[in-house]
Amino acid sequence: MSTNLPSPAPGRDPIPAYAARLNEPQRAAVLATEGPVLMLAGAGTGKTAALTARLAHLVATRRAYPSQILCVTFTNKAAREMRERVAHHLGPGAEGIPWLGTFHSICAKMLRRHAELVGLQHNYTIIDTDDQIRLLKQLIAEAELDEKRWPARQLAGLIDRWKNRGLNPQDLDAIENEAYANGRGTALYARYQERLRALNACDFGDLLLHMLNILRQHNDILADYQRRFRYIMVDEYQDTNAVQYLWLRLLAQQHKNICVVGDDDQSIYSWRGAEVANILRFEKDFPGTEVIRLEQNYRSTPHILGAASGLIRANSQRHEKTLWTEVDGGDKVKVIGVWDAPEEARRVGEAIERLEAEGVPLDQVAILVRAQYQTREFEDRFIQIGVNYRIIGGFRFYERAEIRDALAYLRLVAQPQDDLAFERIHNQPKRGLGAKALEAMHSHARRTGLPLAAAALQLADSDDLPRRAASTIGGLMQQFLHWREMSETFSPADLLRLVLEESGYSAMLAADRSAESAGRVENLSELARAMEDYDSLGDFLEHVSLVMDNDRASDGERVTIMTIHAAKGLEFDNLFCVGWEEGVFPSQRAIDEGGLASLEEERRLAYVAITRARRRCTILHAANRRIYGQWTSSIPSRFIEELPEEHIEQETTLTGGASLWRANWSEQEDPFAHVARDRPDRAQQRGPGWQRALTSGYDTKPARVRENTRSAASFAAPARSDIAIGAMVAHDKFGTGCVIDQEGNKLTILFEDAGEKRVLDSFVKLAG
DNA sequence: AAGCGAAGTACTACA
DNA sequence: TACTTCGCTT
Repeated sequence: MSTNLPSPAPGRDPIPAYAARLNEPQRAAVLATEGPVLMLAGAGTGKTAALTARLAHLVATRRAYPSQILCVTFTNKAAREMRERVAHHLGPGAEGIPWLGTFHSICAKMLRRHAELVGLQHNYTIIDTDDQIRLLKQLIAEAELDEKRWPARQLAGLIDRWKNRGLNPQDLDAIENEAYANGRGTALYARYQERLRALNACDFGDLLLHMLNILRQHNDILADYQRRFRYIMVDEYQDTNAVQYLWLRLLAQQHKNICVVGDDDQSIYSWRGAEVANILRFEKDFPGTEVIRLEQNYRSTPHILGAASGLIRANSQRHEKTLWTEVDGGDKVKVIGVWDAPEEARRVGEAIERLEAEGVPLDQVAILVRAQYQTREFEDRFIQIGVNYRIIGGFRFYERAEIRDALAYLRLVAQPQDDLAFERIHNQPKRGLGAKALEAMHSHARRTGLPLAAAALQLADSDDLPRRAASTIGGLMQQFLHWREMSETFSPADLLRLVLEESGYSAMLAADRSAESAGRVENLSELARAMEDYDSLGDFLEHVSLVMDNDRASDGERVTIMTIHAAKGLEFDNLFCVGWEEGVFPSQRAIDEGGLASLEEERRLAYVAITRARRRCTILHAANRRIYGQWTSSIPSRFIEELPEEHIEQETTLTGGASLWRANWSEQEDPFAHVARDRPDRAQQRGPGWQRALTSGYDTKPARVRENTRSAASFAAPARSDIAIGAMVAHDKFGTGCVIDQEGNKLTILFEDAGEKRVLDSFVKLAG
């Protein structure tokens, strides 16, 4: 494609190359450069094309220098894609866009300049969730709280949420304060921030919150950035949280040239702080907003689009959009009911083998699951039948233990105050510095106010430690001094190799004969390779914590298995949506807690799932599934019922042929009433939600469906022969009670003290 | 100091 | 079921 700047064409407005293939609304979005713009872009409507063309347009028409444009995305992948496409539009000579990136990487860059204003040094460390938890555990212990009762994870979650909402410790009200350990949340949050400052570190949430605080408190700095950013663009605006919103709003106040793009129907991250309200009220925040709707879909066939649109129509709170397509033809969305999860995997496997035989490349096939645990069934099956697959998600490269160990060494070289790094590697590889030695270093550090490493150095020269430990510590600290010296001249990659060698880490892996150790060695050399691109250790460390993602280029043709969340923004010719059952999708949590709002978010998730499909979409549901080792029987997802009849084609392998499920349901006024509503007689019942749904389902489901669930019960572990209805039994927690019902190995027991419970028979013994 | 057994717990995930 | 984490033992 030509990359010319717009050339003056007599008579008509010239259409530059980057806008040539856009439709009307897309072009309008490109040309609407001045003032606030809200781009409502439905699934598959080419919003990235519009956004990148707009960016290219701003630069090509010299409305702004690249350095005067702020362009924010949520993921590195999106940022990378945008950067590449803009470069393509503008040609090889053009400079990059320096302020194009994720919220976090842009804030990290800003914060390096202003770190001292929040009590940090410019070379601060960015800690990840793992470090965060370890630090909080220490603080919880320090506060003499029982970590069992008040888990660090919970506090970490709260602090994250506070930061997402832009709340500093002093901003918390009494109600927030009550949320953890009977009113000790605020103090712990404050203490955590204090510790981070002492470590010269911040967590992900801080990157944004610190910058927001700085912009709020320093008018000169704010004015500077406001002046600089003549144009602001934000991708996936429906996913912004409160801090991001406040930060953007501040920066946009000078020029008010802010263009946000999003789709409220694809808002699926409220649980991590995203506020759909941001996109719903944008027009109020920025009066005079031009609203542009992208509704022409270039991705899917009419049936797929029709099924998805019909489904999302069941939601109440949304910007109405009508997606349409010029494409016609294509198959209906296929809905298949099967007996159990293994059969589901078998069916999908067979379908994929057929596609393969037709010559469909496997990278155009994907399986979308609601939760990670569902991937296993497919993995097992695909190994068995020899289908190439890859699972997205799970562990990331830099979350692996050996990578984190290596990084901890490097962090400590770069930043001697990094106690968390020190704790991680002080005895890794084993050098005989155990809990006792660490405790001694800790207490000395506390006494003197020094970082751990510095305290360790002092202790090594004192008589407060056993001679052996002291000399080990002394030697280790000596090594760090040496490495720090070497870091001046060595490249980061060479430094890593040196450290791994001299610390004994490599030797430790070499001595390890376990199956994983070879992979670990390989991962570390890959880390070193990745470091070759950097000439400063600091740059690399920031990159690794902020930018390194694990979607490596797919090596060869493979079926992709992933969660729906991970699939957002992607598209596939052939799509399998599996596990569409009540309790799985929508998830039991969404049914039990969070009410209508979380159910609507699940529905948006279903919408996102279907709209990933280009040509063919198959939805499956199983009558029986093992979840956490328990056989569970389930009914098809309500979302299946909500798909418009004319766009789907049903099939079931269960007795009775077609539409067994559907026929049964149509007879009921509200087939989900028993699941969705909290019935008073069950309100007291404890235990996992799915079990509750199952129990209450028994007496309300139509006869034929009930038969299936009955068989499912007998499918479960065999019942104990020594227990019958009426038997008196004893349970460790609930005391003694009388068995009033028995289904397979599940007993319903009326306990003398605890009331009615459902328990597995393996947990009780006959009462003597 | 390290290994083992028991117990608790589990969705989704971006930096 | 399967994994992690903790605490106790040796």
